[in-house]
Amino acid sequence: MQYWLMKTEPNECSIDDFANQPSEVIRWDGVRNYQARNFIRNMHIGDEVFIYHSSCAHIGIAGIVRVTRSAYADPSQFDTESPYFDSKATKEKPRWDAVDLQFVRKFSQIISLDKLKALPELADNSLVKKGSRLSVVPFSKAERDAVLQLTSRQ
DNA sequence: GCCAACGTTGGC
DNA sequence: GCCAACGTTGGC
Repeated sequence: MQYWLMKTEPNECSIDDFANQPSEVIRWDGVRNYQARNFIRNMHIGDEVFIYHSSCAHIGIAGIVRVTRSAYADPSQFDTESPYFDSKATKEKPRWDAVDLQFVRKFSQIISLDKLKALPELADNSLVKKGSRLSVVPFSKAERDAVLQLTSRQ
């Protein structure tokens, strides 16, 4: 079991999009950063993923989803209509990968970025490192557990 | 392979 | 909307 965090702008895709259709899977596509893509390729079915809301009123971790399908070629890279279209990607040599995710849990309150920054266990996590723009962040079990501790107190 | 220019991210 | 930090692009 591995643990991750994925960033999203909630007006694009939020924890509610998962919570409103808990039996459905949602394709997580559009990641266009090589380091983030490489993390996606390391995801396995069953891995837990924190959903992080960025660039919005309430920044922080909103809930948990899990991986239901491991990495496969992101179809949007071939779609000329998509904002994620990549003219350099071919079916033979795809550049970008997607995973499928399914709802697990929505936190009763967002765990704010301030609270995450205050967690000593997260001091080395790239989420809270200044200037980090990684949209897919690996979490150790200790880091994940420290976050969950906050939810039990809220 | 360098690096300036440019585009994007994301908190504030 | 601002802007710092970072990643990517492309000329040389």
